[in-house]
Amino acid sequence: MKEIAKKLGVSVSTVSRALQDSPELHIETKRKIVEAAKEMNYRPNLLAQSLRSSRSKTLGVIVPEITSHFFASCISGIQDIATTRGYNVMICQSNESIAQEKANIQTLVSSQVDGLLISLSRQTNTYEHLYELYDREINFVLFDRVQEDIPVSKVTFNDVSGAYQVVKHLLENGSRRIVYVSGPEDLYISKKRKEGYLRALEEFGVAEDPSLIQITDLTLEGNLQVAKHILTMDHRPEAVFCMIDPVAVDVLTEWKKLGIRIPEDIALAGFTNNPSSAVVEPPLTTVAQPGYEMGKLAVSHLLDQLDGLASEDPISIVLDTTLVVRKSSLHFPVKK
Amino acid sequence: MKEIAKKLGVSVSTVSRALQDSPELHIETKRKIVEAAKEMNYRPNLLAQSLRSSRSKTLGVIVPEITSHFFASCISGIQDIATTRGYNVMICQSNESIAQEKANIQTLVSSQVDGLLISLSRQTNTYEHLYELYDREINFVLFDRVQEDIPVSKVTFNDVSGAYQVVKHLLENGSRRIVYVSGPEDLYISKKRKEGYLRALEEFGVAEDPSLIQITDLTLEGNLQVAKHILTMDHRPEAVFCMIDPVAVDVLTEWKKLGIRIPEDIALAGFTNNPSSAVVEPPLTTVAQPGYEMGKLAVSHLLDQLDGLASEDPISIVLDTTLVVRKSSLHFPVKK
DNA sequence: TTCGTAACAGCAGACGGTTGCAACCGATCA
DNA sequence: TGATCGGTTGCAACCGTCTGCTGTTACGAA
Repeated sequence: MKEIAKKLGVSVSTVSRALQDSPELHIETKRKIVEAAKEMNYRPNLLAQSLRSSRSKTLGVIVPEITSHFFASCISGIQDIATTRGYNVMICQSNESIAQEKANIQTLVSSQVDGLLISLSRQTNTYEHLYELYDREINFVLFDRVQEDIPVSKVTFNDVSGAYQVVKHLLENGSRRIVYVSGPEDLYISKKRKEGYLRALEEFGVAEDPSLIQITDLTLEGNLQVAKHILTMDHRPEAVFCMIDPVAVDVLTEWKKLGIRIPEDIALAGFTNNPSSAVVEPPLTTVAQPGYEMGKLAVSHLLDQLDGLASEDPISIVLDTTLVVRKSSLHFPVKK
Repeated sequence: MKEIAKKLGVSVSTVSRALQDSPELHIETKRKIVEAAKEMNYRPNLLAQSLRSSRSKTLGVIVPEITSHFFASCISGIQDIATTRGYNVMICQSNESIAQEKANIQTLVSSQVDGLLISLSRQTNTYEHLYELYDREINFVLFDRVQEDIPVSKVTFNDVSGAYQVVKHLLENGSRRIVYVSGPEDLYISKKRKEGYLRALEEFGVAEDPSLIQITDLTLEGNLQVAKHILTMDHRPEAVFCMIDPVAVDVLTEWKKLGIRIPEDIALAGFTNNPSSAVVEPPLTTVAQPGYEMGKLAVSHLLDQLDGLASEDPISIVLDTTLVVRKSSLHFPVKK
C-alpha cells in the first residue's frame, strides 16, 4: 500500500479508502489507485486487517480425528459454508485426548479465531476448558460429541431415534434376543443409543436383559472379544446392534472367519453409514448420519451468531438420521 | 499486556521482555510480571506477534478433497508434525477444481502463511498460479499430485514401481491378458501407473495391447461402464488392475451383481489401500500408500526449508509403496 | 570527588492496515 | 468580500507486540 501511495503521490489512507471503494474519494483517484493495485498485484495483509479490526475472519475447528470419514465430511461442510461467507478455517484434531483438546483450544484462541466449532474427544470428562471459553465470551458451537449442560448452541443427531429405528427394524424382522454392543458407558452416544435400543424393546414388549448389553473399548481386540463372546452365549441372540459401524465391521469379519452366516445365523446392524458398511459382504444395515449437513448447520449457526443474525440464546439443533436397510439385517425377509 | 503493565506500574516493554525471559531484567521484576500474567490468564495475541515478526507460524494446506481417506491421512501427518514444531495449519480443499485451487492459494497467501503444502486438483492443467508463488518466493512443497517441471520440492510415491509390483504379481499368478483401468490420461498418476504396468508386461514378454487399456472418468457411471465393457471383450481378460481402489470396488460390486466370481473368473487389483479395500468380499489386492508418512515428510521438509535447516535447492522425495496381496488377485494360487 | 560501567527500565517506532477528524480547495451566497 | 459549504485528501492515532536506543541509578575504582 505504501508503494502504491508513493507511486501515485497520494497518502496511504487514500489508498486504503480507494481499495474499500469509499464514496468520499474522487472517482478518478479511486480508479487510478485500483488500477495500480491490480498492476502491482497488491494483496491486503489479512493479519494487519485482523489486528486492526480485532476480527480475524477465521474459525477454529476441533475434531477427534480427521481421518474418520464422518468428521472429514463435517469439516468439508464447514469449509464450504465458511468459504462462501468469507471465513477461513483452522482445523485441529484432538486425537481423542483431552489434553490435546485443551491445547488446541489455547492455540486457536491465541490465534484470535472469531469462533470455534468443537466435537469433544472420547476422553473428555471434565469441562472447565469449555466453561472458560464461555466465561471469556468466546463464541463456540458444539457438534456431534457434545456436553449437554453447557449453555451454548449444539448440533447433534437424534441418536435415540436412530437407535430406536434400527432396533425396531430388527424386531420387525422377527428378532427378540437383540444384543447392543456399546462403547464405554460414559460416552454420550453410548447412552443415547442405549436409550433408543431400550425404547424399541419396550415398545415390542421385550424385557431388558442386562447380559445382552456388551461393552467394547472400541479397539480391534475389544471388538473381536465381544464378537466371540456373543457366540458363546447360552441362548444365542438373533440379532446384534453395534453402536458404530467399525465395530460392526470387525464383528462381521470375525464371524465370517468362524463360519457364521450373516444374516441367516445372526443379523447385524451398525450406526453411522461409513463407506465401508456399503461394501462389506453382506452389506451392513446401518443408520446414516449426514456429516456434511451437520458441519454446514453448525458453522451456519456460528456465523449467524458472529454476524449478529442469530439471537444470543443458545439453541439445540437435532438432525434426523435415516435407517439404511441392507442385507446384513434381513434375518427373516420383510414382507413386501 | 497493557493491563499487566498498569497493575505493576511498569512499562509495556518491560512486560514484553519479562515474558520472553529477557536476561536484562531484574529477576524480581520478572518474577512478579510472570506471576501477574499467569494470574490474569494472559495469552499473547498471535496476530500481533505475526504482524510484528512477519512470520505467522502458520502453514497452508490444499488438498483436492478432505473426505478422501488418503488425503485425510496426509493432513493428519501434517498436523502432527506442524503442531510439535510450533506451527498451525490452515486447510483448504480444491474440490478438484483449478479455480478453487487458485482461490485457496490467494486466501492462504493473504493470510500470510509461512509456507504451503499443495496437492493439485485433477482439473489443474495450467500452472501459472504455481509459478507465481515461485516468483514471489513463497515457500511451498508439492505432494502426491505434483507437476514435475516446477523447481520446488516434491514428495511423491513411486507410482511406477507400485504399479509394476502389482502387475508383476498378477503375471506371476498366471494372468497374461491384463486390463489396466486408467483415469483420464493427462493425470500424473494415470501416466505413471501405466508406465509400471507396461514395464511389468515387457519384463514378462507380454506384448502391449491397446484394447486392454480402458479409460474411466472416475465417476460411478464411468466405472460401471468399463466393468461391463470388460466382460464383453472377445477374449476375456484374466486380470484387471484398476488405477485406484474406488474404481476397483465399483468394478467388483458390479461383477458380483452379474454373477462373476472373483478371483476365479477374473482377478482384480487396485491401488491406494483404502479402508474399503480390506473389507470388501473378496478382500482386494492393492498397493499401500502411507499417506500419514507422506504428510509428515512433506511438512518436515517444508519446515526445514523455512527454518533454514534444508538447502534452498528443491529436492524430490520418492516414497516406496507396498504391495498388499489379498484374495481378489489369487486367480491361480501362488506356490508356497 | 569524579568517572566509567553495569544493571535495569522506558520511549518510540515499526509491522500493515483503518478511520475520526482536521484541513484545504474552489464555488456559492448574503 | 468574507462566511459557508460540499467535496476531497492527509494527518495521526490505533490494533498488540517487539526491540534499538536512550536515560537513570548505583556502585566501585581511580
